[in-house]
Amino acid sequence: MAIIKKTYKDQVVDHVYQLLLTNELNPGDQLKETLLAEQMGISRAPIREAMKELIMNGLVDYRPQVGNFIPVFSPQQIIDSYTTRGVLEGYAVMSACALFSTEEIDKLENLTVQMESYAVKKNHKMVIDTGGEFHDLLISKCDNVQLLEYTDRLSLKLHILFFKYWGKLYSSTEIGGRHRKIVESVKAQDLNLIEKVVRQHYVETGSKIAEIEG
Amino acid sequence: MAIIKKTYKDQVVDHVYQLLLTNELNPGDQLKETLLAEQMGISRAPIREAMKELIMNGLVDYRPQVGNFIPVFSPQQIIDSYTTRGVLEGYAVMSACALFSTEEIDKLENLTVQMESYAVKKNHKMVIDTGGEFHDLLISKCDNVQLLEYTDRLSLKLHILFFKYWGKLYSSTEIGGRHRKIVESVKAQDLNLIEKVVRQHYVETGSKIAEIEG
DNA sequence: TCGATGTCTAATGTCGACATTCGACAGATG
DNA sequence: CATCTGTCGAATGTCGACATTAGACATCGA
Repeated sequence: MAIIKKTYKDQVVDHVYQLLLTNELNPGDQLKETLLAEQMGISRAPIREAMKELIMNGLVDYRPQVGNFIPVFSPQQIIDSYTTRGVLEGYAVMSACALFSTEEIDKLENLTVQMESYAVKKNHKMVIDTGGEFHDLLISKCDNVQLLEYTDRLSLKLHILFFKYWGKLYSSTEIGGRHRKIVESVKAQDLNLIEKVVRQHYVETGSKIAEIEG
Repeated sequence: MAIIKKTYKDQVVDHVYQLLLTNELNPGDQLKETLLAEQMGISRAPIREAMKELIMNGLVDYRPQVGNFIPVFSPQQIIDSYTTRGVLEGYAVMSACALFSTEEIDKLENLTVQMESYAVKKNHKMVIDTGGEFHDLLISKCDNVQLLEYTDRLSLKLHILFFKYWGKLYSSTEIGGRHRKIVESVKAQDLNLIEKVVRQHYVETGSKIAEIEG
């Protein structure tokens, strides 16, 4: 039973994700309901439904009576978004750091090594995937539904809108070093340090991307 | 020029706010589009638009193909929501605490005194309003748009969904003491302390409400 | 008896058409 | 020349009707 029925709305959302990830949509572009509806052979109703979801996840800017636009971020706003992710993830990791098993810590260390290795080989896709796995595991012990909701949304937003820059982000030593610092702080169960290094990780990531984008 | 034209959608949103604040809607209730449309004399389209906005702000739970419901929170979820607010506000205040003028610090202290005074008189409405002003001023120096967006949304959600409990929350000494601690930490420019006391304030608030509700 | 299956209903999902509004541009006005 | 105003087009906002589906209930069979 692999067939998952999707509503038109969901298909539209996926469609826009693809358009963003393949750079067919750029910051400032307007998503015209009529046009999208024509292109997908459906009516405007599900397009509008999809827009609301995209807006909710921060992937689309809405201007009443005018339309929906791919957001344009200033360098500072990029930094702000990553900073916010860091604040949320920092707390998530810190608040549940006692719950990691030794196997999971090992896993985190292995992922770090893999990431470095992929970075050396310039296999950016795998760097990103491994990084995703790392951060997912890192926050997996947190059970604050509200906080995770925001973390996930922000994660999706940053992933989709800035995916194109991630390849240029790190040298292999930087990416390894940063993640190693996080693992070390968790191993040490140093609450203050955990929040500090996680935040730092995201602020630096955001700054780098803001630099590239600006 | 005080007349602000509102779209039907906005009127629906306001209508639901009112229903929630006046306890005409309770956790678990379904918001049926057809019924709301009839009651307001409009079609389902703007009702659906309004639902999306309410969902985005966390005031309504959406179940695909089933409907929209007033959320039911477990005590733990209530605590989680307040905790998250504390994490966000704690960072907001901490990151911009150097920007407060002495006049603004004075204002914060005055608001604390007023709050205490209203609490003594059991004037709950004014306690809440003054408290709102206090926290608004507290985060006003933060310019992280992304973080403030989440803070505001969460604020609205907690305000509207748990408004009914706020009256029972504090004794006058508690409410004064808690807010005084925050002001003191800001005056001292003690970054770690600021985050700690702000978080503590919200965790305790959330716990109290969870206790009442549970 | 109890679980699987069929049917029904009330709610959401989608449609195409019409109403309304924002923003651009041309022309009037000082 | 700058600014104000009116018109116009293209986009969103709203409508009423129809399509589809989740969940409740009745039915059937081991």
